[in-house]
Amino acid sequence: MKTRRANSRDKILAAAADVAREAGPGSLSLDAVASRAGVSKGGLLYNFPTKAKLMQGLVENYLRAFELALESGRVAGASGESLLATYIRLSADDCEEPKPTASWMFSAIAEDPDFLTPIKAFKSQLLQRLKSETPDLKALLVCFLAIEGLRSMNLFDSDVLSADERRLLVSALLEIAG
Amino acid sequence: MKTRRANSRDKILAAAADVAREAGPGSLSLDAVASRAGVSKGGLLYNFPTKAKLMQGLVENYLRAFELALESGRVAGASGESLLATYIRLSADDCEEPKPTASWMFSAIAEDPDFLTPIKAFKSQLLQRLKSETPDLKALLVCFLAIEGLRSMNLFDSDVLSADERRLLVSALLEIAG
DNA sequence: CTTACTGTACCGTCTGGACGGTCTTGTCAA
DNA sequence: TTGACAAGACCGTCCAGACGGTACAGTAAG
Repeated sequence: MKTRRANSRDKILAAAADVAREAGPGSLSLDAVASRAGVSKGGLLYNFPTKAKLMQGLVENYLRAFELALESGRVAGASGESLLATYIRLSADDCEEPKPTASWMFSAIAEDPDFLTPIKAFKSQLLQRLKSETPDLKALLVCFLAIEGLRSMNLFDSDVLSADERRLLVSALLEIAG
Repeated sequence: MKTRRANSRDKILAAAADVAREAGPGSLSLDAVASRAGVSKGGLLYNFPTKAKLMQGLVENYLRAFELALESGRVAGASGESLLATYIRLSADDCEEPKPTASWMFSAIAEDPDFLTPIKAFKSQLLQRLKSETPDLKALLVCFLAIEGLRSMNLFDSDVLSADERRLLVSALLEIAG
């Protein structure tokens, strides 16, 4: 890409996610991120000229990672597996971890709700793709929304479901998805 | 309750929700809420001594309203309707409105993620109740999570689903719920 | 006299961001 | 090979503004 030395950008992005998760989304200040990343505030501002740019970087990073995971999940999955099934599997794995990985999203929303726009667009596009590949729209909607629910629970750190229940749900969804 | 004059408390709560929705969850300051509620800052601090108390009030208000709606929904619904079906209907109605009514939740999370605890507890309890009344656990989980997904979409102001699709989803869920 | 405020002035803290300086690395002419 | 210099990457400090919260004097209703 661009950076020649150690990649500060990624360190900063990771640090921001850590801070949001551990200190709470309201405590995601530039100072906190900089010190967590082992970088001075000046250095942080060099990589991300404004806080908004930092948030944007977080969002883009997130979307890119998800896209990549979806692609490589398609390859790794059983051949003939539908995209919907891959998506279900992948999301279930994501939600396996007890701690939410995307608390920073709340910080972004607080900063400016428009940061959600790319995420909405991504989801919209994904649903579109799924629709074109899935014959049963009803089943698709149910699965898609249920996964959305699972993701939101993970995001909110809601341990309402037990691990067993989560597994049961996923198997039920895969069954519905066909 | 306690208040004798015009109920400032409710006005303030409503104003806080409005500010969060219109100006963004990050702009929920005491000053903004006070001026929106047509109340002086002193008056606001009289009703809610700290910002945290305000958030708590918002959460409690929300939960109380939901509980009430669920109860009156049980009465209003077709006799013999299961609790799960009532919950689905109710949530679908909630999500009919295009604009999210609970943006303040993001402010609360930013303030302190622990404000979610009562909400988590409420949901946990609701699921427990549903489990004891629903024979098919699989179906219950699918429906519960799908509704959760629908709610989260509404919260995030995600118009990924069209109105038709939403209706189709709800009818599918009611079918699954039996 | 108490309750339920209003209105204003004020304080300490925190935060985003601007700014100027510094160290390192790559380039290129002599 | 070397020395000059430009650009890139980062440091550390400072500041204006916003925010939560306090204090207090006043007042209208019951």
